[in-house]
Amino acid sequence: MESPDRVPLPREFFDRPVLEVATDLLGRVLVRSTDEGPIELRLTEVEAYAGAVDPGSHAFRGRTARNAVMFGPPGHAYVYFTYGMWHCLNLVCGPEGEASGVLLRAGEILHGAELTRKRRLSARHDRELAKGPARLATALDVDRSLNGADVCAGPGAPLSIQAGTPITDDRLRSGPRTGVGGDGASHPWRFWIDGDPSVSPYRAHAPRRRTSRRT
DNA sequence: GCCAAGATTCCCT
DNA sequence: GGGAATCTTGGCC
Repeated sequence: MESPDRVPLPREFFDRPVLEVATDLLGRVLVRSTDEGPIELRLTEVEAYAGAVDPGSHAFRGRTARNAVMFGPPGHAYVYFTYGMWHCLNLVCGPEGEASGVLLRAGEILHGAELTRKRRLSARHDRELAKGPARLATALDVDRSLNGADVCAGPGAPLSIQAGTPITDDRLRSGPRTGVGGDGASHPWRFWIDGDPSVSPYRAHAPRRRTSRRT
């Protein structure tokens, strides 16, 4: 007998407007099945990216080889590589073709923490294991081999998502997205669980200054 | 073809 | 608080 919070979320969950999916994802449980065992993560912080109309989205400038998964059906993982060394994990949602997605920014490891500590040696506390999008991907051993993975395929899949316990409205907080500048900064499309210790600190968008160039 | 910037993290000061 | 590490992409020459 399965407990209700272990029930996989159906694809219809993701086939909704991105802001609705993003807020509803908080408190849900992402399951990563590895050779060494399952890792379970309770989502505590996410960001919404609204497809081709969103200047902050990878899909803003149209379909490319990298972002092609975002233009596909909802309920799939979009994994990208950034800053030359990190991976970030998104879940595609909204109507197919709209190219909307939710960036998974942070979470609390519910199960399998011993498996994640080996990859997150710099984490001084368990609450830091998945505190930040690249840390989350590292902790769950997510790389581009999982790009396009179906998270609605069932518990045996490399990535799946379960119902967990959705949060109540009084615990929902929102603010500007981290690291997004320009017009995209005005939307409060970062969502997190109030007071949760695994939520990453907010940092405003700051363009990197040029390096190794003399005047 | 080349350059700058990026949905970041870590380490040093 | 600030800079480095490192690679992919898109813009521009």
